[in-house]
Amino acid sequence: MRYHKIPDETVRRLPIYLRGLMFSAEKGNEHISSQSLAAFVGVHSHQIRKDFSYFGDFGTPGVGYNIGKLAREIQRILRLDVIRRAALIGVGDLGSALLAYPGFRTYGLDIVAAFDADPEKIGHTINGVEVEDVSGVDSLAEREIFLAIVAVPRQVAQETVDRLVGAGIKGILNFAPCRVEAPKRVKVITLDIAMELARLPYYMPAS
Amino acid sequence: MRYHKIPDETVRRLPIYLRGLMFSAEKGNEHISSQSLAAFVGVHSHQIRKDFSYFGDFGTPGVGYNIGKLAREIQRILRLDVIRRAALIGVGDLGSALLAYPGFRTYGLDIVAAFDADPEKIGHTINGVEVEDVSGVDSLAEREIFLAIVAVPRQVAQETVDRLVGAGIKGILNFAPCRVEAPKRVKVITLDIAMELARLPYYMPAS
DNA sequence: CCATGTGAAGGTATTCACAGCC
DNA sequence: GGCTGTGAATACCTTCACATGG
Repeated sequence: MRYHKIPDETVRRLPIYLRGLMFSAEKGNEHISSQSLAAFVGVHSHQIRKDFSYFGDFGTPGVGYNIGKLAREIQRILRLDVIRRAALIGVGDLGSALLAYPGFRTYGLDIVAAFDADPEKIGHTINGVEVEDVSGVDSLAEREIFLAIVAVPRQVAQETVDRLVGAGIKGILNFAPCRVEAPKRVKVITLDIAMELARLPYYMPAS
Repeated sequence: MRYHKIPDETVRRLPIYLRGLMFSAEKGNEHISSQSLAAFVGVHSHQIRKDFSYFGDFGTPGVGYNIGKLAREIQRILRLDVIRRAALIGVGDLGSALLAYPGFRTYGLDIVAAFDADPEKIGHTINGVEVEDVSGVDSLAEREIFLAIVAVPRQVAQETVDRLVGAGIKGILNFAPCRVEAPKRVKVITLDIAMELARLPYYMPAS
């Protein structure tokens, strides 16, 4: 099944598997079966094997998967096998937290620049990154930054995205709680934190 | 189609519609068609009508939907029609940002308590909420708090969740980058911020 | 005439079951 | 014996097309 179109849902699960594999490697394991990985990440073993089958034969029947090899394969598929430089736009409460967040490194993503419109913030250094004036975003491509994290207020989210698109950015993670438009060539993922919380009560038992 | 099982995907979209309706109401609109809502939230009009059809007849043929009425209906379905008190566990960088985040109010969610294990943080007040010792989580039910936001390090995420379950919590939004287990009666939604970013490179054009 | 609501059709993703391999 | 990889079966979700109602 090597040369088929990959379901989006499979791509969504790959980082989950990668995370699980890295934790398992930390514990000193070398091989893992689809069953044990399933128990660890909360996805059925059928699903895991099916997902991997889209990309090739990673496992050994009777043995399982070599954790290191599989992790590297997933990193290659997700194109996380090179360190990627990212820019943060908007150094408010959330932006500052994101700057300090160590989790991005897990996936080879490195926030190397930060921008804000507030003169009070410009020049300050947070977690080793100096906050620059927002006008600097226009030259991101020259600095070999193609990935941006948007953490600005809703009202200026679209104009921020437009500017990033103009600057040659190719992928955007948007934390502003609204839809933003971008040309098809630019991938945008919007993550509205409060919205995730909003569907909790639906699933909660009465009161 | 009033009495059918609701697709999870529909439930996931309801907060998107609600957000769109509230913004549209802000602009002074009173009615909206599935077409214009579609353009606004980025979901096809077919899909929107289908989603609403699971719950009943909210619209008027030839006119569209009354924005206020539809928003209230969605709030009722999602059970966001009462203010819900939530607790935050873990007042680190991310936790502090969440405390300051105004977006939760949009959906009637109110963080009224915060807990941390670090004695240095206990007693300080952030955004009007005093940080308490983590032992206080055991009495959350008595304070009528049934919803928790977990923003603790990965290593203590599971024990934190166990403790919350013991305290009678019914819904958990987990920001720790790992799977956590809980009884079926407790709904857990895990949101790994870095993981969302991890699938961006896959969709980005070369380099 | 316009926009909703919904069966039916079509497409996508998950689960199953087992052949093949170590 | 144990575990992978995968066609087939199933379940789920989306899109379509149109009858129905204001």
